[in-house]
Amino acid sequence: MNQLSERAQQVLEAVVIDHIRSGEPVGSRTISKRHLLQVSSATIRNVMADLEEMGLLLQPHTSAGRVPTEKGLRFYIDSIMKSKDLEDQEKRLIQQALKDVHKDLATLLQKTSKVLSGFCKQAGVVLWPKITLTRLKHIEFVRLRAHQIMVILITKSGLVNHVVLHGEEDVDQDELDKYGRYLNDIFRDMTLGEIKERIIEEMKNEKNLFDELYSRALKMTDQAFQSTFESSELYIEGQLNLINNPEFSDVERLRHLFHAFEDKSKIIRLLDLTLSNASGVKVILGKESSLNELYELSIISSPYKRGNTMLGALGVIGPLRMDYSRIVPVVEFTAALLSRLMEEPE
Amino acid sequence: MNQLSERAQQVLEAVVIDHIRSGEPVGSRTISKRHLLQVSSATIRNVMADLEEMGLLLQPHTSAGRVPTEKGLRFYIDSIMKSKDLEDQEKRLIQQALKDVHKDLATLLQKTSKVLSGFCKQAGVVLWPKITLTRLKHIEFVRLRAHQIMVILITKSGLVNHVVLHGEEDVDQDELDKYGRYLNDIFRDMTLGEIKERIIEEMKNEKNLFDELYSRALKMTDQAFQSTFESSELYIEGQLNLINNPEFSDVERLRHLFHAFEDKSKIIRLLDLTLSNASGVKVILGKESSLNELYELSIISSPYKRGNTMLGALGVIGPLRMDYSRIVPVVEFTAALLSRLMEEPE
DNA sequence: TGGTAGCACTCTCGTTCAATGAGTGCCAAG
DNA sequence: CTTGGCACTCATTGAACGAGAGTGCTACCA
Repeated sequence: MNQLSERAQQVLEAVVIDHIRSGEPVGSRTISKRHLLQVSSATIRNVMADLEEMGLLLQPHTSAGRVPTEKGLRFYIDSIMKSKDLEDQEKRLIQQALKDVHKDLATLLQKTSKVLSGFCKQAGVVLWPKITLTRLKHIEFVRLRAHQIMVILITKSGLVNHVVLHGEEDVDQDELDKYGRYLNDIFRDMTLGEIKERIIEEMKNEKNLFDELYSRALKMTDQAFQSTFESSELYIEGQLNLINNPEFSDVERLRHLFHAFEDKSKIIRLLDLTLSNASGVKVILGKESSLNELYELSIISSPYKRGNTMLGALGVIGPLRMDYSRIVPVVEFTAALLSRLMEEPE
Repeated sequence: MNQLSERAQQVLEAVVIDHIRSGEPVGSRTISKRHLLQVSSATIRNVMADLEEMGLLLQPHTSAGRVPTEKGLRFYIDSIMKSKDLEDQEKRLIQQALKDVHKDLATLLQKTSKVLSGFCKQAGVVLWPKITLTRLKHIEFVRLRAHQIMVILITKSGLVNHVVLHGEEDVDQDELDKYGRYLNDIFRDMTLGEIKERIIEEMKNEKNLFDELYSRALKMTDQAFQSTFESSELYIEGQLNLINNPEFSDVERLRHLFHAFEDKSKIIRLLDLTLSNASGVKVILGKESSLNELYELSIISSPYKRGNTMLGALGVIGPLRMDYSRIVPVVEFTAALLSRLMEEPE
């Protein structure tokens, strides 16, 4: 039953808005007084009973008001919600906050995360640009001590990634320098994804196996890539904001919460979903994530891009009860702004 | 009154031990039953009243048992406590946990922090070796884009530090490579502290000002050092353990707690204290830290070293009510072990 | 004179109970 | 279809109360 009467929608909207504001179950009288002056509370009660039957509302106990279910929120967000546009002043505030730091990507992204968390009073997240899409600026090999070599990858965007390799054979610094010069010439300005493919290809090519130096260099780079691709960076800021939400005033829940943040990989995977799909703001509610660590959290996210290529994602994480009508535009605006900032440099 | 009668000490000890175990105020009868069978509860009560007058114990309310004060804990730790030696098996467990990873310093230190937290069921902390003492392995300059240069410092211990500099003038990669070769030759294997001094000295030296290249390279390195010295790395693991302590079952306190962890610099400064003083395990109780963020936490820490030079510090952070008699030896042992592991490589 | 037994007293904590009030469902009338 | 009215349910609150833990004090004992 995707069709709801005009009135049912109004009631659902009223319940959601009121509940988001107060955190409490909301009763029929409250609605008839505050939102729909035309009809009496009894009428509202009838509608609410219908909505409950459809699974959009829920009564914590018999004599309590109603609370929106996940399904109810979903419907509200998809069909009813009217986003409140940002005030010009708010826009300016965000722009200003990101203007000052836009030179260094690392701090820019971290700052973005902070801005998101600050504006939405929840946790803000920003995912680094997909590593496969970023271009290599420089690769360097440093011998730390016997059998221990550090490989440092620097991407154009300013991400520095280092890996320590433990080799069978010992290689001296001079030879490593040769590797470096060699590979820098070939790979510079290619994306890491392209490089990876190239390496696989070259390693198959038998004749290269005879070129000792080249072969070893490739092998090392390959190893370094292995762990580089695994480590995806994610900035999470403002986790402390979440504690203020009354839904987490219970210690047991707080434990769940921080447990969820403990390994970022789950959240990264979730944000990756945002990337894979069409662009635009996406809201994932509680159990929809099918990660039970996040079953009572929701994520509002959007990709940011350069031109037509999706780079990374950013968003806001908070409890199910959030002011979506405000946060969605904030995320949208911030993503657009960040995308614009990503254009500039070259 | 630093002199306490034998019996008073026994009573204090009993109160501390029992309170650490249970978290509750402990009464006279409990003590006479569980710890000091010879005397009656009435006698204990008299002693307790004395101890309270001295400020070592405290009664939450009239008809409750006693709880040790900070001062009481201090006295207990300094004068009464008998450390329980670690079981051989525990020692072996710790050794084994650190054996596997001892090749890469970053992971070794992180693992150490995890081990500490795991063994003590509190948060474990490990401070990176003091940056001024570590030796430079390699310095590299990479031009990211116009007016934007990344300086990468790699230390012998495997710490990688990068800084993005925004220069007035643009320098091309070839020149930067020259800087690199130049500086690597001079500075390699010196400690960062020595290098810093050397730079200051050289920059004063007027004749160097005419060597354009050298002068610019020095200036850049100096800038890079600026922010490198500020950023000291600290691993904190197992913060989640702290939530389990009943003293943090109150949400307000939890907020305080996580707030305290939010900026690591406070904790770093506290650990630095451990370094500056004589070696050995040090316990800082609550307000003694004179950081009001940490007023209800205590830190048990110890330096670790190579030979006679203190490198860094490690320790355990938890509530005032911790099993010091067990944790102190764990920290002690782990610090000694880590020191031993730092000897090996060369 | 130091230790002890006993007792009255204090204070917290959990339980019970009733009152309160918010909110519902349903029915009959408009 | 809407509405007013009414009986009903249930969480919450606060008061009263008893149980239990623990104390301080006093009188007594070796």
